Amino acid sequence: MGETETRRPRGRPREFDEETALDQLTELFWEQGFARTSVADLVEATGVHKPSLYRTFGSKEDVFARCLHRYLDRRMATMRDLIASSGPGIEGIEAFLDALLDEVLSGAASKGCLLVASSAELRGSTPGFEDFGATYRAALRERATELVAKAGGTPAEIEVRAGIVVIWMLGLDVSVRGGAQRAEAWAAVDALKAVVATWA
Amino acid sequence: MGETETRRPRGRPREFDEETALDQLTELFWEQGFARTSVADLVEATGVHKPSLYRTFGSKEDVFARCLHRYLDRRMATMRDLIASSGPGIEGIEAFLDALLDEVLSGAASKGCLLVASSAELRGSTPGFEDFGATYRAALRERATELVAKAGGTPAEIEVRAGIVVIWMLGLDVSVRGGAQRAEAWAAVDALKAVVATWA
DNA sequence: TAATTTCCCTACCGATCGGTTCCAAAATGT
DNA sequence: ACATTTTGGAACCGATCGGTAGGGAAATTA
Repeated sequence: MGETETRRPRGRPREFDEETALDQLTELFWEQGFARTSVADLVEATGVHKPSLYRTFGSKEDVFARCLHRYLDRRMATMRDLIASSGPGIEGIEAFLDALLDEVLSGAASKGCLLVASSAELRGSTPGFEDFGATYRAALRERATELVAKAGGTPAEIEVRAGIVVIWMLGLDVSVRGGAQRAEAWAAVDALKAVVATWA
Repeated sequence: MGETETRRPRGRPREFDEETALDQLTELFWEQGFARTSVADLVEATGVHKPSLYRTFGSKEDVFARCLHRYLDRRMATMRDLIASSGPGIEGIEAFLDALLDEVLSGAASKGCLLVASSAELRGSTPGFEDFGATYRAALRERATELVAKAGGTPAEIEVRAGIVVIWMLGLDVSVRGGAQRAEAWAAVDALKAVVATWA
């Protein structure tokens, strides 16, 4: 390993932590969406004043894009871990679904998936955002394929089963984002489990 | 039947058609979302000037709410017709899915479902919008229940199957909204058909 | 200590936001 | 013809939008 501690830069060090600020910015965009969130909101949430924000992250759209990519990477990593740590076979799939819903519903007010919430807003938006929905769905499909492979089956079966899981995940996120409570969300899990049971 | 032709009001008649304007307003909100659409956009799209808009429809949020309810009513009516006109049994369900996707993909740029696109934006929004997501999902569940009943089964089976169809519809709309092309959308239909086949 | 670099932060920019005021024009009933 | 009613349309309102300038404070190297 090289230097874990990067050399301190020349001038006055900044008073805020970049990662912490990104967490707060992501939270805010997640809660309110891009258009409804003003730069003044970003300043209030982070305590970082406007010129510092612009110097560090660029424009409001740049901040948003960065939050989105960061969230995507983290969420995919989380799902990968969840899939790996759930057991094999149908039971492993069911365990993953339980864990996933737990994660989606975590926090006081569950906001669904940031990407799903944003993809509705990103139609024909700024360059750099057009592919975002497709990127997200492709990543989701990779995870879904890993997941359904636990149940075995032919490659063709795995592909079509991954398809239903992807759509299901997107639908679940919309439901939760749209205000679905625990009971409704769990019913959705049960509905998919009924499908999964036919893969034995 | 009473008078089909309402008596002409006292003053100067308006130069725009209210229903036509609502169509154009809905289209605009559908395309851009609520927050990204300015009142100036509404004026430009309809040709109706601001004071006339406000006098006729009230505030921007009032216009949006009206568009949403109108869209919901119409979409549910369309789905009801589609379900009724598709045949009985599993084949009827499959025929409906084909017809539904045709409708969702119709038009040059498919925008998914307006309600799905909006529900992401409506979190904690103005009073009158909080229940909208739940209202929509409930209406969708009624349609889904009618649909899956075609395959028979116990009440418990019908309920859980309707659940998977609702989630699937929401997920499909998100996909299409997020830029999914015809092939990806049809793959989603095939994925659900594979599930429906197990209901025989 | 002196020179330099970077940061924090107030104040400000033009543009646009949602919404209103006001008046002439156009239709009505009497 | 006349008074009444409601329209269309431009001009205007304060507030807020995203983004920037410039000056003082704090840390660096020399």
